[in-house]
Amino acid sequence: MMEKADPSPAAIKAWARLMRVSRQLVERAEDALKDGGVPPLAWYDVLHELAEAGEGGLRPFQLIERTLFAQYNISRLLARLEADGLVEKLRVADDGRGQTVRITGKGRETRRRMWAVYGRSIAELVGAKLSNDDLETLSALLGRLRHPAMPE
Amino acid sequence: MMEKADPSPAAIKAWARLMRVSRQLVERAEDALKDGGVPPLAWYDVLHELAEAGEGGLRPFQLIERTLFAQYNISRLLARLEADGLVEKLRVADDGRGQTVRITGKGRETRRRMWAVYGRSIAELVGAKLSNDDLETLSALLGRLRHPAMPE
DNA sequence: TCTATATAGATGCAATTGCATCTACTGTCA
DNA sequence: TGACAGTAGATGCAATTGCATCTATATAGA
Repeated sequence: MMEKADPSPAAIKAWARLMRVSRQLVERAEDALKDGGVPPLAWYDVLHELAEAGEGGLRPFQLIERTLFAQYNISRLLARLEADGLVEKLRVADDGRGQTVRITGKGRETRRRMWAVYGRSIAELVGAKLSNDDLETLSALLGRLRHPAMPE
Repeated sequence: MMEKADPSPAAIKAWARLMRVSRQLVERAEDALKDGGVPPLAWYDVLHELAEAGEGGLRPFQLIERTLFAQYNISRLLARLEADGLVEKLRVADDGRGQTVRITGKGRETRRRMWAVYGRSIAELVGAKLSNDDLETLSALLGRLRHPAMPE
C-alpha cells in the first residue's frame, strides 16, 4: 500500500512562514552586526557558548553539539577565532586527539560589543513585536518542532 | 539620555528557539532532498514561484522580491537552472535591460519530483508535530514578525 | 536633446561552505 | 599485544556566497 504523506495546508503555511521569517530575521541581524562593525552571527554563537562554559572551556565536538554547526565549519571557525585572538586552544591531558577551546579576554570583550548590537536587534525584531505571553507561546510551539535529540 | 534596548528573557528565548529550530528544519529538509537525489531547497523556491506565475513568467527582480534571495544569487541560480533546462529566459519587449524567466516542462517535472520529497518532509517535521490549531497559531505569531514590507 | 541618476542584471574576485578524505589517537577484543 | 573499528579534528578541492563593481538601458530634469 502506498504511503501518502502530503502536508496539510496549515502545515505548509506554517512551514513557509517559518522559512521566510527566520531567513529575514537572520539577514536583518547580520546587517545590524555589519553596520555595527562587529563579526557575524556565527562568531557570536561560538563565543556565547564558550563564555557560558567558563574557564574550563569546551571541546570542539561539544561546540558542534551545542551550535549545530558542521564539524568542518567549527574547525575553521575556531581557526579564525584563534587567529583573531578571541579564543585559545589548549592541549587536553587525557585525550591526545583533542583540545580544549577557551575564550580569551579579548573574546569576552568582543562578545560584549556584539551583544550590544545583537541584543538590540532581538529586542526590535522580536521583543517589540509580540507580548510576553505571545513570546512564551511561540517558544513553546517551536519547542515542539525540535528534533528529539536537540539540546536546550 | 541613554537608550537601553536589552531584550527580555522571553524575547531571547523565542529568538534562540527560532534560530535553532529553523536551522535544524532546513538542514533536515535539505538532507531529505539530497537523499532523494533532487536539487536543493533554493531551486524549489524559484521553481515554485515560476510555476505559480504560469506562462507569463517572472522578471528576475520579481523573484528577488518573492524569495528574498540576493540579486547576485538569483542571477547565478537562474543561470544554473537554465543550464539544466529547467527555466528559459526570454527578452522582454518593453524593457531592454530585462528579461522574463519562464519555467519549462522539465522544470515543472523537476518541481513535482522535488515536492514528493519536500512535501513529505514538511508533513513529518511540522504537520506531524502540531495540531491544526497550533499550526494556525504558529503561523499567526510568525506573521507578526514579518518585516512590514514582506510579501505574502 | 543632453546630462545625471536610477534600475536590471551580470560578473571578477575573495571568503565561506560542503564534501570527501586524511591523520592521529583511543578503546575493544581476540 | 596486535589488529581493527571508532572518535577527534584538520584539510584539499569544488561549489556557492558575498562584495563590489560593471554594462546596458531607462527615466527625469535642465
